[in-house]
Amino acid sequence: MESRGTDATVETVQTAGMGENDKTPRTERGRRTLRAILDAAAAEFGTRGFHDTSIVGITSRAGVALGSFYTYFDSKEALFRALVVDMSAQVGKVGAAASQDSATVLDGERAVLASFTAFAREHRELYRIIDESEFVDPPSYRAHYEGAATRIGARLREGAARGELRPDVGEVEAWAIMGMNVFLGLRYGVMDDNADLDAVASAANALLRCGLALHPPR
Amino acid sequence: MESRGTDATVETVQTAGMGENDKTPRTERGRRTLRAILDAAAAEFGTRGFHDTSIVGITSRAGVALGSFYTYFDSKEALFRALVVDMSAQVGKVGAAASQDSATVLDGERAVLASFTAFAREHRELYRIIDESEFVDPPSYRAHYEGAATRIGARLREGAARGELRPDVGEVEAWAIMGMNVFLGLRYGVMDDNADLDAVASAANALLRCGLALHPPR
DNA sequence: CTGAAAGTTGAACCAGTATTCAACTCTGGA
DNA sequence: TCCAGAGTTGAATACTGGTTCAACTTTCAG
Repeated sequence: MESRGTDATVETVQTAGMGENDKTPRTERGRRTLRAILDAAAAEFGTRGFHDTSIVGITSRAGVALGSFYTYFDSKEALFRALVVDMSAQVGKVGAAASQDSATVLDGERAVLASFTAFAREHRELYRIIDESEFVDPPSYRAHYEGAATRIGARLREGAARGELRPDVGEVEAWAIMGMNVFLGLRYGVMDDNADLDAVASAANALLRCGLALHPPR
Repeated sequence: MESRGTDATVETVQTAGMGENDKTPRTERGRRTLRAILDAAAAEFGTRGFHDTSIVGITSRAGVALGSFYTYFDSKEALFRALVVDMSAQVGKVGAAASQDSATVLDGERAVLASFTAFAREHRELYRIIDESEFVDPPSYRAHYEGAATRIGARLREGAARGELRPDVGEVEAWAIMGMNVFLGLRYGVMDDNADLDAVASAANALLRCGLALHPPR
């Protein structure tokens, strides 16, 4: 219940949410209210899911009147869409930061996984919201995963260029790693409060480095 | 539009769906109607999603009257739950069959992935229904993935016992492989009609065998 | 200080749809 | 053949919850 449930700036979320009619707040009071609505919405969607969340539920949690909602968003869907786009961007940012200062690409991937699982644990609403976008707003869903896979793929290609990875790494490997990360985040970040996330990241990284075979051919 | 959209037996689906009051059909006509409702429901849920699917939509697609629905199910949720349990079982069956006659565990895992992606391509409704169970019936969702991970883990441990895999393979590796499989199924089975699924399975299997590093340590 | 723009309010409206039910028809064992 | 139980029907019920709106209050630039 801190005053900022997500790290999104009001600006980011706003511009993403709507087409024509600009509902960006012009006064300080407006920005505060929008912030309150966004935080309340993330919490409600994260615990109840899209359909069991009502606008009244959001506004009453935010401490504003029902009608105020439509000062900032055109519809329940538009709000949800804005939230998805924003969380997706946050995930991208966390990943980029983690892979930044690592000596090798594989070290970078371990860091990405460790910080992603930690992020998921801090933001339980992440999975609920991204996952439900498959039904509420399919384009955002696709964009989220295609974007993430592209970023992983770029890192892998970089590693291949540097001679750290096999030269044939490509899209399949990128989606495989993404799937790994998502499910490990679900299992050890979200479902399990106490798991040692660094240990998980290291185990997954070992698989990524040299596979599972006892006597790998070649 | 075949007469059997899923491979579920009417019996399987029925027993899974409800608690007390037994709504299992007693006559041939009843079984036909139930079958029609199940097939229609899988199609509707698969394309529209749970909330945008209406009972009328299901019954009219099935060619029966609205009220007949409640002869076989207690609620929309109960029907959905039955469908999830059934699809989950089908996935398990496909996986077991694929890993059956393989010389090594790793060959088995390649076969599992190849047949899973193919299955997903044949049954587009699979992902929509399993994924949406996270919101419609969380226990089924958990059960599905925990069950799948357990089965993969058992195969890995078997491989370790046979000396084919590193002796320390465990739950983390199982969830990692499951995540890989799920996302590759989504990307190449569901999102892409033309991908060469055997090639995808082989690429993923190479990663599983010996990792991505160009010069793996040890 | 002032008024036009920005923001707030919550009752009322309305559409969609899950579920019930009482009257009806069909099925299949004896 | 017969009829009791199984299955069918769709109009009516009940309720939820998104969206609108017109009156009201607050903000802030000039």
